[in-house]
Amino acid sequence: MVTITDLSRRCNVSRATVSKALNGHSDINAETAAHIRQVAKEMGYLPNATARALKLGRSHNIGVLFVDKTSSGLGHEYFSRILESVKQEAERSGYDITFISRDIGTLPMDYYEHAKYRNCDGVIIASVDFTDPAVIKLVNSDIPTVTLDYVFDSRSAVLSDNVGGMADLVRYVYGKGHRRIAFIHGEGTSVTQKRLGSFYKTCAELGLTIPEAYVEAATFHDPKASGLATRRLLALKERPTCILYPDDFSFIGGMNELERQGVSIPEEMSVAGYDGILLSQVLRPRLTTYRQDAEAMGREAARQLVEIIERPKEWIPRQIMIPGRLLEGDTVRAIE
Amino acid sequence: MVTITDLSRRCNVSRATVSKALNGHSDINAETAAHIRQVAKEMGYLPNATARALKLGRSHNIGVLFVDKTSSGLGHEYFSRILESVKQEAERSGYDITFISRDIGTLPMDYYEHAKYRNCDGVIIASVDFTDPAVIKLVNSDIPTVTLDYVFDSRSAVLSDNVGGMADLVRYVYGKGHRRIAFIHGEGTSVTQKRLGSFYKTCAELGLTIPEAYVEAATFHDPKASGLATRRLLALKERPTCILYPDDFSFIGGMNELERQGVSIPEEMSVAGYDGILLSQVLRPRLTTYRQDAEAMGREAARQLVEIIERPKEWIPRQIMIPGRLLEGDTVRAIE
DNA sequence: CATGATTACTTAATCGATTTCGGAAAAACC
DNA sequence: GGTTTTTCCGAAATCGATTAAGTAATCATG
Repeated sequence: MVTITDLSRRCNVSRATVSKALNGHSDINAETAAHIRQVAKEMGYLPNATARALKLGRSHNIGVLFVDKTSSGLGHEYFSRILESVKQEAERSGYDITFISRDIGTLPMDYYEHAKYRNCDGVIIASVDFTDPAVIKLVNSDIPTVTLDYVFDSRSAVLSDNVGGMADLVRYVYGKGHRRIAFIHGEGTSVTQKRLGSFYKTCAELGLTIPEAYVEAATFHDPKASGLATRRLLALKERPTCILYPDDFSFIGGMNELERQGVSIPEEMSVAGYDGILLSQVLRPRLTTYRQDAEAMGREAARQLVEIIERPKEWIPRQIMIPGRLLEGDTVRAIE
Repeated sequence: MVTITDLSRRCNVSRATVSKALNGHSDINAETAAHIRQVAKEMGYLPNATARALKLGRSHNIGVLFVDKTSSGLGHEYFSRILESVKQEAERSGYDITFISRDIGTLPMDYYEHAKYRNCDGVIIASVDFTDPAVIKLVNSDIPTVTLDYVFDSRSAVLSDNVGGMADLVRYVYGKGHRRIAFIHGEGTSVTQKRLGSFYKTCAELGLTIPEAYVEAATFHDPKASGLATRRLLALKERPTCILYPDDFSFIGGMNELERQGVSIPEEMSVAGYDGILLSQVLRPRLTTYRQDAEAMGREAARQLVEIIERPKEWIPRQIMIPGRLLEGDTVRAIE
């Protein structure tokens, strides 16, 4: 590896001069600087990120915390899209991505310690149990953080517009003439609260009263659970005319159950999903769903974090809401 | 942050002694060492990975190169499973994961330079164009690498058993009585070559001659392409009785086309996929497919890499074949 | 011309660890 | 008792960068 010392010898200047020349300090003669940069290029010099990080206390490394319990993490297309987008935006600003987890090797560590150990300049947190003490410790530490789909006090967050998304879906379905709308909601996250609240609110605004039996719970991303919930809905004396699923993937379970009972989509039952994953758009009939803008979420999260890292003075915690958009498929029938 | 200097002051010993005590050197009195470790724990001391990396020339950081062009990277469940598994195994050995890419910030870099810049101890390469000069440069560099599903000379590789998998599928289908077997293969990767070769070979061994028209090409992970290929197959005078798809996700395209033409699965057409993604197991009928053991692949890749890094002397390049297993679904009908 | 300002560089300290070499004290040996 | 060996610890160099402070040399100014 060619180091700054090699360059300094080759150019007959001190290491300080080389460093300053490469970093564009003003107290270096233009010609000297040009020459040094030239030689640096010739010799294929690259600064050593480690040495730099040690000296500057800045690693230009962003940690990401994605917990992959039961494929709710990276296995989920939504999160892999976010991750990819975070990565791209971070790289544009000169940051690399490192995964943060517990227990690295034989050292028992929590998330905060891991991030410190790796000198992460900041951490993006998504898809975790936000009530986990280790997560809370990290969020309340000196390390800048940005959370996705969850808000902590005096911390920035990027949020998918779950309220708006749900409202859009309900209004769309209502607009198609549906009045008996069932909602199978996910479980155990704040996202659920948002969507459920929005569902009730929007229905109320539209003058709909939804029977309790029309609201079912099922685990996110679990077709089996959604299938069972669907079965319960189909067993009702007065069936809904439309079922909203917790997410596109779960819908597969509902699809199977409907097929099994010979209920055709959308003729006999309208359905809609949530997420807008690739699958939803290749199914026939194409699934009507609400596509979350994962790319924008990742991008904004990275931007916010870089902002906090690079301009800590001017920064104030911000919650950024990213709207998605309704993807109209062919699974919601118009009824008169 | 509590540093080694803080510890040394607190214990009234030199920094050298602290370092040695914590790293278990033998020239430190047992009691002294115990005391230092005790104090280290009390003060919440964690070694600074950056400083350590600088001094030792080892970052305990593994780079991963996943190129995400058109969702063939992380977006693909197969690769996200591999990544997760690589991560877990690497962490068990005390390594973190950093993504490698081109161009970090304003510095134009190729993969090799990026890996060097970040002091990666090694790189795991998957899902890229292995003919890319930048990839070849990296593989031929001083940085240890392990490739997935592709072999370079004198480098270790972890391979999914594409030959065996394809053979298993063909034999299974043959065993169910099928003789007119069509194969829609993916395009443009060495994986394709393997599977296609194995398809022909196995058919030959079974005494089958496959008409040229039964072998179609379609992009991986692209339901549309597979749908079109399916349409062409259905248009043949003598239709196949079974279609093998390039991967499970692509099969959706075939499924749609079959549905559209009123061809029922498996009564009128048997089908099988490849990969064994979650989706394949929640579809009804359940898709018969060959599940690649992505977890084992990631794990082995990480193990191999750590081996090269930590025992470069004893190491010899190895190709490790990871078998998958046939998942029997309900999409291949037995015919007499 | 003497003094102060500017320019263009260098010296040396620093970040937080690790490790070589050496040295003092204690223990072992003849 | 004197010598050798062992035990235990410290001083200082080192990894590759950055930067505050300092120093010549040149330039400008009254």
